[in-house]
Amino acid sequence: MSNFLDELNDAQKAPVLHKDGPLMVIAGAGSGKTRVLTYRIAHLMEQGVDAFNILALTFTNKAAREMKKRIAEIVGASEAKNLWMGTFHSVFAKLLRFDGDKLGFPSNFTIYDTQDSQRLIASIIKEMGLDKDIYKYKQVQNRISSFKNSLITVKAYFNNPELVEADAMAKRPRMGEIYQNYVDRCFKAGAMDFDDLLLRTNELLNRFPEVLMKYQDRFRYILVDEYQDTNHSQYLIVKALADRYQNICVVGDDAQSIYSFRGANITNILNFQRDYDNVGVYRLEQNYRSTKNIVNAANSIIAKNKNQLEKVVWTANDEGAMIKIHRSPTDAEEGRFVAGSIWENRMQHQMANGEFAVLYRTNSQSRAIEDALRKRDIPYRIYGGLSFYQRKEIKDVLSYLRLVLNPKDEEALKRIINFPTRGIGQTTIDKLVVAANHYGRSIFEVIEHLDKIDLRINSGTKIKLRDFVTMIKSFQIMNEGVDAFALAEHVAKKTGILLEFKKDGTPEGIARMENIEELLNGIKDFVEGQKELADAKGDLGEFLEDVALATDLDKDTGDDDRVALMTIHLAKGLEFPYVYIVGMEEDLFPSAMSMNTRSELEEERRLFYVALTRAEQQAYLTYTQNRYRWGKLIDAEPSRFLEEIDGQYVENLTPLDGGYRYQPLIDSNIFGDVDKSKLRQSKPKNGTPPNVLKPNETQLRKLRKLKPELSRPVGNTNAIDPSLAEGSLVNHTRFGRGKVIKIEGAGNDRKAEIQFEKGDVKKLLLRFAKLEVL
DNA sequence: TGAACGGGTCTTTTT
DNA sequence: GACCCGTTCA
Repeated sequence: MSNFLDELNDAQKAPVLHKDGPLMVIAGAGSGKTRVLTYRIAHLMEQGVDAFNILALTFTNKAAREMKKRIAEIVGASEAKNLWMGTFHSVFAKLLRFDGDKLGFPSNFTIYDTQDSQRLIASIIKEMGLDKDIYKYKQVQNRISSFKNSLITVKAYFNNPELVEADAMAKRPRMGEIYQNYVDRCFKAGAMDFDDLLLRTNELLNRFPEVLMKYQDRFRYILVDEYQDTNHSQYLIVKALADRYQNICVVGDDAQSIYSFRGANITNILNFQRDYDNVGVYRLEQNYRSTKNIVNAANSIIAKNKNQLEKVVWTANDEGAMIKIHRSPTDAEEGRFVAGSIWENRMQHQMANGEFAVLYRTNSQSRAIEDALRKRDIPYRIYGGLSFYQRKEIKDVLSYLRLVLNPKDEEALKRIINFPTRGIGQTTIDKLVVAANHYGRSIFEVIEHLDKIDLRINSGTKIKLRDFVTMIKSFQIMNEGVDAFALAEHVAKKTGILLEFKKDGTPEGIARMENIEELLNGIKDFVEGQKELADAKGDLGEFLEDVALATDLDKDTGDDDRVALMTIHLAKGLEFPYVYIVGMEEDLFPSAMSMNTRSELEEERRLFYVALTRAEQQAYLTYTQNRYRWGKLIDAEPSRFLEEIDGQYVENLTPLDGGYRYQPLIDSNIFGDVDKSKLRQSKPKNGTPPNVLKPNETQLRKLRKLKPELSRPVGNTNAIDPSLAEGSLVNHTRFGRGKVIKIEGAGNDRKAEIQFEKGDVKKLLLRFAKLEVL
């Protein structure tokens, strides 16, 4: 019996030890809910519950992997292997591969991403001859998606006069027909979109009682993380599966509900006690993550919301530093401030890049930050946004692979039938689509039977079409015998995609070629990883599913030490010592699109709460006076949220009076003379001009710490200990013992690469590193 | 048929 | 400022 329970406080222990029956854990930010979930599963298994009977639905696949790893440490890897864990989408995609045939889907169905869905909808609108300015494909896709998330099927739509009327009023009376066509076309293509993975699971469980029974019996214990962000469709799946044994454990925080735009329904968690009998309710209120200042400031914000469950989040951690607010003239300056500040903090406090995160409301804000970080040579990684797998060249290659696996996949086919160009133009494709719709067959099948139908396609084009089909078929045959990597490599070469980008010769073309090479490497890694697993073969289908459902956070980058850039939405569940929340401006955050109703605004506020509670030690909030949007410089106003934070937790680096501009403590001429007037962290609150200001105690301490190092003459290799050399054993004040692998650079730029016993390899500037040679 | 160009639209957030 | 789409010209 392991003693993992000792790692829990009493509040955490209670839900872990809760016996059978429903329970709900209301967990404040940073209160250790992942730990509770993990240990509850481990505990169940130690009590004799078979891993095979446990289903855990997490927010990211990465979270699932990490939990599984920890559980494996406790109960053993062979036991943990049988756990079903993952996101709703990936778990139920797997389930549909087993049983989706009952609904008429092939087990190798394609998963359409949002772009595929939108393209299909756009072409349906065009085929129906509708005005594309009224029927905007993105809006239509959005609406269909929300229907699906609320379990409104086509039939239910037409039976609901309110919905039909609403669309008629919006001058889109044919919405229902588009919806119908879209569903038909997906079905015909053997494809499911993201929403289908949930909707079709519901359909499967509803229509086939024996399937429902099978999974009810299998999943005797169900655990759901981030329950506040489940939508109706997910809610019903959970309810159906848990109905028999009622062993359902949900964990969540109503204060962190931020996904209503994709149908998340906060009432799922608010009404949990009504849905199940004898619900055990547990609260985790002690925050282990952040300083008192951050926790209290966050509480002061969320208190402005009307709708919330009673909960007091507190911490026993240190007071910590004030939250720092900074104003810049433009977004470029904002980026410069963030980069400079990261640079300073990294040096001053010996922080690693990976201990910083920059969070923003919209993906487009990343650019200014990126530019600034690049100029400072600070390594970073962007999460989300246009992900790797959505890039044109990557989707092109993937489309070939999709088509190999599922030749009915219409979106994949349309994408690559003429890329690289092989003389099959739009006119031809239109004819094929019309014929395919007419005969109720896929485009691929139509091409296969060209000689039997008169499509008025000239003979030259017919040959080209046949060649295309022959090529795909040859890939299919190859796919029988080789793994995904071998096939993908062959496809990239044989189709001429690689060559296409190579001959283009522009930097973009070369970058695209490199991306394809990166994709191939990724496939290779995946195949090798899968081959180690007993139940996986490393085949194409597994890879494509992985690609379709992997989030950016799921991707392993080999624990690079980089600053993290991401939207606040993506940051949920993560934590960083230093957090910069940028773009704290009206119309941006809160978003201009989300200020119309109280509930929208409350969600934006929760989003701010989530952002702030990511920070462990220090949070910065920055805003600009002018920002580029749509290529134009726009006036910006500070966000209302800045005023909502209780003033006692905040320090303003750039007060409005006086016109003082924050100056970096250490600027880029760090390697030369240091301008001592810049050795100043910030202006005090009383607004005295900085030049006549005496440094306060904290600032003095910082000065003392910095000065001897900064004033060291250039060329002095290592003033700490000249005996330091490659192979030396060293001790670092923060990272512990390690061994010097490599020394590089000269003078003030001299760095040592050190392998620490804890496992990380770090590159440290010797000028700053607090190293002791052992 | 396909490359090149210009105009319009878009940005909230994600599986 | 990017991307998609449609038009134009070779």
